[in-house]
Amino acid sequence: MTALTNRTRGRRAVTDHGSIERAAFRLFEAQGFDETTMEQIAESVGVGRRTLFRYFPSKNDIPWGQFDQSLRDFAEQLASVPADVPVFEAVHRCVVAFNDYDKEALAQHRIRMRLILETPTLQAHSVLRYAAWRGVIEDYVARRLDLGSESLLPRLAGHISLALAISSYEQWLLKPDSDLPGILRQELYELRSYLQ
Amino acid sequence: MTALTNRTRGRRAVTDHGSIERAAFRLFEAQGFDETTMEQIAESVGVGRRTLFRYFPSKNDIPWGQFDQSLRDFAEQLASVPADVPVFEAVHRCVVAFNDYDKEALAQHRIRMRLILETPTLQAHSVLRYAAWRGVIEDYVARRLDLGSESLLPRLAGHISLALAISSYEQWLLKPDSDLPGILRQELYELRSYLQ
DNA sequence: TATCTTTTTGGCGCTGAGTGCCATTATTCT
DNA sequence: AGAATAATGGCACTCAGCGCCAAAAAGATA
Repeated sequence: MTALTNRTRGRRAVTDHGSIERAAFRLFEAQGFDETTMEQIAESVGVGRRTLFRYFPSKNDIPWGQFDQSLRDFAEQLASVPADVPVFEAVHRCVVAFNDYDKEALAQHRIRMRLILETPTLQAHSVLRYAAWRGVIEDYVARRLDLGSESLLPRLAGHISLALAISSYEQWLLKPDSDLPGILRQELYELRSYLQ
Repeated sequence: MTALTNRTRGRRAVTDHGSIERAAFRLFEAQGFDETTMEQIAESVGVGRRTLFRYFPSKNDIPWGQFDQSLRDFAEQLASVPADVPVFEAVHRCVVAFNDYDKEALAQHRIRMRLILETPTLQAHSVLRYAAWRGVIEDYVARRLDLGSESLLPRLAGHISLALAISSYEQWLLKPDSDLPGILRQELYELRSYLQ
């Protein structure tokens, strides 16, 4: 399905992240995450168990797929916001854009996020991914406001954006036809009135 | 150190949660959390490895000690706030009270929270504990505002309080002599101005 | 005192994630 | 053809966690 082109030396890779991800998701949906072993995924991909661990550092990382790449895009998006947009507004705008998927991608995204947010093992592991995401926001806020790394506000901004995002995702997963960017905006509105 | 009184039938317990916790913390501080095995803790307590798992469901649960009890207290505190106090104010007040320790307890609390917040393995596991804590807030907010379980606001309130709390803990751990309740209040103030 | 009942203990053996080591295999370069 | 390079995957290991069960230790009863 995916081209395994490799124009350098050495043996060609037998698989790729995408193939592993697809095979794994098939098993996760059929049997559940905890009930699926790396052995089974390896067999399904047609590869050794040992090889799987060269593509993904852990079983918990498989559902996150290409998140690192998305993070780089997120950081770029932030960097490109005009300096006259208020900091909070800039962050919010990019968070909304970060979670705006087109229709086909949306179905897959829903499956992915349901798995991540409804499997306790993955909920736990996700903190480490969330930390990286918060880090992007912290860096941006600190840069924009010219604050040091021990400052309170950038970290707070990261935590608050994450709280809004997760809360929105929970809501989105509850309602099959709801619109994620819309929920994000609504949550922000609710937060403002909740705090008076 | 702790009385192992047991006035019912059967064999007396050889240990208790407190003893295990103390032995474990000694090892965690000396060697680090990930480098300490359940085998070593068992040996240090003078008990079989299998027995440890009867007192704590997992190694990750040891640093959390008596958290379940604290949660019950937290819920009671919330329930006892007069109904004329605004919901958000009530939550905030109880969160501050929940994190107000006296001087001796504070030193131990600092060690505990440093371990939990600075060990990636524990950061991850903690989500499950945080979820229970958020649940208490969700229930309270939903009850006060007479909202159903699918409502947006109670969940959002839980996430936001957690974000404020964790952000405050991070700040508290950075400054050796800072005052946790004070930081919590300051974070709230900052949040309000950040959102305009 | 001897036996019964209840409760905790802890040993044994298993599964499954994750890791270090290294020989094997596939591929390009000279 | 042979050297260099890179991916594979088998092997053996550590450790968390769990089900099972026999042994130990205590009070209760006769």
